[in-house]
Amino acid sequence: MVEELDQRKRRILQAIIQEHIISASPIGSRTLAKKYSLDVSPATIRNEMADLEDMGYLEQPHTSAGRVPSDKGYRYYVDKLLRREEQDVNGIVKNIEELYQNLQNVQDIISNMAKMLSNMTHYTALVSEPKSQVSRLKKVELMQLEDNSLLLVFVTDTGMVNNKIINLGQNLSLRKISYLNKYLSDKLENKLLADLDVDYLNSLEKELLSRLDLSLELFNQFYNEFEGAFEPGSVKVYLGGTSYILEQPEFNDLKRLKKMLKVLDQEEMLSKIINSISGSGLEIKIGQENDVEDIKNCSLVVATYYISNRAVGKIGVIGPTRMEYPRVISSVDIISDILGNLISKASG
Amino acid sequence: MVEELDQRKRRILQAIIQEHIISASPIGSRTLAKKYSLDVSPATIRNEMADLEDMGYLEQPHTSAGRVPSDKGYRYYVDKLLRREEQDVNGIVKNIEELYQNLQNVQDIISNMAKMLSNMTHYTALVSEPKSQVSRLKKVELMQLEDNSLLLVFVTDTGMVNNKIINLGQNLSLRKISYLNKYLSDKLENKLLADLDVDYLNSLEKELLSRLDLSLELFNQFYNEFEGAFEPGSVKVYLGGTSYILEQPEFNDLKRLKKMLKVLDQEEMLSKIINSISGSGLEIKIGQENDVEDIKNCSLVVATYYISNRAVGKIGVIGPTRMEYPRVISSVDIISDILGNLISKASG
DNA sequence: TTTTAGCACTCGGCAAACGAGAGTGCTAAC
DNA sequence: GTTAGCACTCTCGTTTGCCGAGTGCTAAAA
Repeated sequence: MVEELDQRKRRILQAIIQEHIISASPIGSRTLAKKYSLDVSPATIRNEMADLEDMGYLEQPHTSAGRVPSDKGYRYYVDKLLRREEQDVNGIVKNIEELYQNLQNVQDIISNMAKMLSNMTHYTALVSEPKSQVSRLKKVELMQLEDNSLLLVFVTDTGMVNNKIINLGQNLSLRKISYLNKYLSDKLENKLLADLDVDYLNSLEKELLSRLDLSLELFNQFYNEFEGAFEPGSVKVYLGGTSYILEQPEFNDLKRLKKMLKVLDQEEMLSKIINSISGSGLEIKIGQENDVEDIKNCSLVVATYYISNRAVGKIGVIGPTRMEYPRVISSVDIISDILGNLISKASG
Repeated sequence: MVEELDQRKRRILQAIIQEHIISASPIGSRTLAKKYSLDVSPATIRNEMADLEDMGYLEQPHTSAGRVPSDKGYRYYVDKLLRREEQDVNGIVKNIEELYQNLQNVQDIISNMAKMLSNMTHYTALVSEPKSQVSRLKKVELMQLEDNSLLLVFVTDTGMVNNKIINLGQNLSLRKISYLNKYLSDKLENKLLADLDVDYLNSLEKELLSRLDLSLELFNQFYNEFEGAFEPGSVKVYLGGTSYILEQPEFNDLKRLKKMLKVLDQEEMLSKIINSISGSGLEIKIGQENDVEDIKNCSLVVATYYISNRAVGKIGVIGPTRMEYPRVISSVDIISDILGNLISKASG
């Protein structure tokens, strides 16, 4: 399937892709010969192009149009032709980090990084919140707000702070609250969230009920809120620069544009998209390689970001398959680094 | 400017608007005569239409097209021709409220109501968070997270919960924290946020510095976070159903669509839009009446929502001037009610 | 055997031309 | 004051024809 191409074919394929990334339209043999010093005539290029098409690296929108790279073509380009520029980015990273150092709140950091990334790449950026499964609970506390309402606050070591107001029918004495806090602290803090499953929480409930005469209601509410906040599906996805898709000529078609915007409008969809990337490093999905039906004409460049060496979330961009991969790849790389660092710092 | 129209003109204007709201295209005298039993011939209608155009209630996209209502026409329609259906909505309100009763978190409530409203109206919904100026601080508390980081939590009586992680260079003893909590509680709780201005906070700082030998750093951070969260400009605006604008034929034009989407992509813009509505009840801005340049071909239907009788935020929809006003108005009315109630309940 | 020049052919896109349809304004009759 | 009739206007969709870019093939050149 993935044959080796000879030198000339590689150069031609690369030239076509480069040209197409700029022009967004089919590339003909003539233009190619003129703009790139391939030292062969258009006719020869034509023959090579026909070969490349047979092999599946190029496509022809219709007879007598130029050629357009196929998904396979892009895949080859990304895997074999792209030399990742090991640019010296330390300076950049430092600069951006300093610029955003005053952001203390994880949500703010994420949405700012989404914006940053989209501005750098001119594509729409996607970032998922740190996922709860690999987070540890750092702090749980109930605070009394009013006679019959409590505020439940919990903080994870990935810096996520959640809070819920719990309304009770009943009044809870300060003593009981303080007892509860100590108890919950003991039983929950420093635990991996993945371990706080239904069974474990149930066992806590029983124990608590026997020790304090708490109404079941409190625990139910507590339980719901608590569980709800951490369930796997509930990771939020942040979007940045939605309007950049408008700049892409492939979405000048109204129907396509609508489809795309609808996808970006649905949170479940976004979550599906970004969770379809399973790897731990930087991953690229090109066109048909995507699992999600509605983005099979898009490419995804996604990196994992880390907090104290744990893979906690994803950050990436989505755009047309005709994407400026080199630039995008290094941007995603950089920003994923920065994101991890900023969150680490902010969450102590 | 706003003359009285005779009976026949009113009926014709109303018919044109109704028809245009359905068809989204210019209405001719013939169609009107056929579909509405106006008991006059097309020729007569033509004469009336010419009059209405002279008066500014109608517009003609070009000679020999039908007429289209102008902003002024819609204004007249909304003010004089629309009889607000005093439908019995108590049942609906109850139902929806029950449906969403389990939402405890103000942000969730808001974003759900934005979705709900957009689904009901099929236009894009805008909702602003409860504004801080009219909120009272219900609870302030510092919790220790780790040796040198604190979590600052504050809750307003409008149910907004804010939290910030504060990193200190220095370690703070539990005694000091508890002293601080008591002090801040004393000085800040139950105060109107509008009163917590720079002067007041400065005076606190001085007092605190003299009593505890707190590093200035803590207070600075505290102060920044605290102030930042409450500053007037920082009210978030929630969007619901962005993709509904895609269904409006007036945005089938790519250029217009792009412009609109760009507006909705910018948070400051949204904030400007929704804050341009100053009234306390339900307000309608039609086309040119809007202050914000980029939405001068849109209409806005916005209501204020209340928490314990204080006007705290706005909720509304944005769509083409050709809007289904009656339906939209009652939907916005209902949902603004529900929103206020839900938040009131959730925040105790 | 590989490369190239030449040539006929194909197709999309654009602009001009055209007719149908919907609508108007005006005039004159009712 | 209302209506019928008519000439006129303008948009929109369709058709037509043409240009340009590009291809594939063949035969000649290297």
